[in-house]
Amino acid sequence: MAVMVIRVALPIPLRVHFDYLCDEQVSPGCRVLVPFGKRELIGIVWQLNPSDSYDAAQLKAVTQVLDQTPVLAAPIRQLLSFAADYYHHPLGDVLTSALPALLRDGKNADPVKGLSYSLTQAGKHLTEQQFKAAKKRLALWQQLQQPQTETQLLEHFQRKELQYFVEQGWALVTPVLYGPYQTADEQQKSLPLNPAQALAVTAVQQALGSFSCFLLEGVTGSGKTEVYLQAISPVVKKGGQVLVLVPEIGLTPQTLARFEQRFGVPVGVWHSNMTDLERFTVWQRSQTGDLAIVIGTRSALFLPFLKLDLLIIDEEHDNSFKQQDGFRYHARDLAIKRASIQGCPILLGSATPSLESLANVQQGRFAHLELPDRAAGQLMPTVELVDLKQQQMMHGMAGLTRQRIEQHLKLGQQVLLFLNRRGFAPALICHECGWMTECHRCSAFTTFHKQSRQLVCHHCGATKGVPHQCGGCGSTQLAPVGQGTEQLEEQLQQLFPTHTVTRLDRDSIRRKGSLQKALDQILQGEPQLILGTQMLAKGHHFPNVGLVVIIDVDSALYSNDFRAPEQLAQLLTQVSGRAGRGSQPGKVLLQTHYPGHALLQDVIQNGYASFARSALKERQQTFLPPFMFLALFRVEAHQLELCKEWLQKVADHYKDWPQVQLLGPLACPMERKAGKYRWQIQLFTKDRKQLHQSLDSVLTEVSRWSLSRKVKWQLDVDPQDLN
DNA sequence: AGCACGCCGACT
DNA sequence: GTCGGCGTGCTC
Repeated sequence: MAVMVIRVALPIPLRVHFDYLCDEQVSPGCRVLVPFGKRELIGIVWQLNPSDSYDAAQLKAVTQVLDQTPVLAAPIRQLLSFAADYYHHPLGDVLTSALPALLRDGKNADPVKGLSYSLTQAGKHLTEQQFKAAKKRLALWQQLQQPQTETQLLEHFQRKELQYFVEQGWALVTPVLYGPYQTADEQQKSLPLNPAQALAVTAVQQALGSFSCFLLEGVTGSGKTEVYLQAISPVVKKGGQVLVLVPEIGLTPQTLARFEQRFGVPVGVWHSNMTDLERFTVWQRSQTGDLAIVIGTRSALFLPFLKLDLLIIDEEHDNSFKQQDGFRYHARDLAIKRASIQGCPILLGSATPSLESLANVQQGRFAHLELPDRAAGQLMPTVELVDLKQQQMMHGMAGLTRQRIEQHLKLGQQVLLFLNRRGFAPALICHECGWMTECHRCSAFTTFHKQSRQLVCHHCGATKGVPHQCGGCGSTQLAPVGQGTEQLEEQLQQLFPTHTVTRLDRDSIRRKGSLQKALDQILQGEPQLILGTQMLAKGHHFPNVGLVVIIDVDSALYSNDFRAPEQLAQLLTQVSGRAGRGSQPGKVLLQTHYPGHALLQDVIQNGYASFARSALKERQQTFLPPFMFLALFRVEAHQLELCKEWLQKVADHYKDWPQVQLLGPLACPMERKAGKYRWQIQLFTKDRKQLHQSLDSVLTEVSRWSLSRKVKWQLDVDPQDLN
């Protein structure tokens, strides 16, 4: 075999490939072991005989070819290349998201499911008499008349018996490989569909076989899942595979069970709490077609499939689809790219679609499927605003709020309260001089936690004891300001002493499994007052909840993040969906000082769909995404001057790119975090191509600056939040 | 990223 | 006199 040059992607944070000599048969997507400086690295063959190869005299040779067949097939490589280009992230880092740790470390990639034992010719020629009194061996021999898997045999025999047969040359061990799953003859009966659902299912089913995008907009309880299931049905009948992406909290055992029971085909899950071996197995089972359906979070997007025929993204508006560190990709956006590469349809579902997806509908890129009615015919919840201005407040609640809670409790219903602030109080304040407890490493106050007698910074995690004296004037008059869930729990307990109060936040569910326990209790109708943070807002359904109270919506109304209104509207709508799924229509109560706020009025009176359309118009007029493209450079350093200097160099570079508008350098909303200063520069443009070209050119420069080694910098393309 | 080389301060 | 701090260069 002639020597050839191969281009290899290596697991290093450099935006370049490295070329090597190789005299073995190898194809793109295979792993190779290569010398790299003083080290040896495992890389992926990216290209054979690149036209612009490195000086041939300086090339080193591949140490070892690790795969005969590619671990990354062409469609995945295409996706990864696209992602690395689009997010301007080093390919080596991108690869890390796509390969299970075991494969990155060089584990054999053969899809071995297990071992099979069968008799050799010598084994077949044995006779019963030869075993004499060895009853166990005789039994083994008899069972081996048909090939058996090792797992089957170990149920009845000891490993050393099996080894004995092999040593005698009587039995042969062969690997059993994973392979395409068996389609089920029968599926569980599907639920009857209403006309809108039927229309949606038909549309997706007819689109199978080529790329297309659907946005399924269905209010909470309108039966989106049944649409997913029936869209999946013909795919798994024909042996195709389906990838279902769900938000981080959306992956419950119930979801898995529902898919498994319905189709009777293998379903796998993929999430961040799996061991390396579990991941490796799911990865192999998807690659070989052994799994029909994989339900997973963000990074499941990169799983290999033998025959991917349909992608589904549930709760497509959810922020957890955007990775918030390192390789900052958006799983929804890359999933669309993947569907186009694979030539299959993709279905995005949400009760509160992102403005990005709605814009795609308006521009004709996505087909719009709507489910306007709650499937079981329940009524939508009614929303009431509680004007807090000049109200006699008690425990952070207006009189009307307390009355409503009481009414619903009397009816034997559960009441759900949202307060997006953990702890007892957001800070302690000095009664004499106004000094407040601050974190000295972050630009933030430290939250007072009463139970643990601690001040905790929710941004860097630092904890310290509660001071007895003011840090400013030495006074001992320190009092909590503001209200957190811990305090609200205490106050609710006092106000409603005969009712149980359950608090669900990160502090109360520390112990493993205690969340599930609390949720089960709630479903059984046990606790009557449930309060919690964000984590309660998503994904869970509480049929016995008659009233939902949002303690404080104001902080989101006047935020400097342009996405805050969208996120608030989504939260309000999602939360409203938690109430009244039983026979009674639910009720939602919003406490606000701004009852006349246009956003609140729009969402409440006209619903999310209407709000979203006016919000989109506003984004268009104010020159914001999705009508223009946004990227941002963020930089952190212990010295403020280094941050500014680095960003200034970026800004200077942009003088050559008049089509890209700059905002900044400016401090991040949280300027100091964990002892480091954080600054950013925002880049806006209507011309996506200009943005990407400019980023390519500035990044080449950035890598040359020695200053870049003294700061920690990152680039965020399509940032989800501007922190 | 990792690893080496190189040049300055405080110590067995 | 060395050990080791991190600034800088390099990896096909």
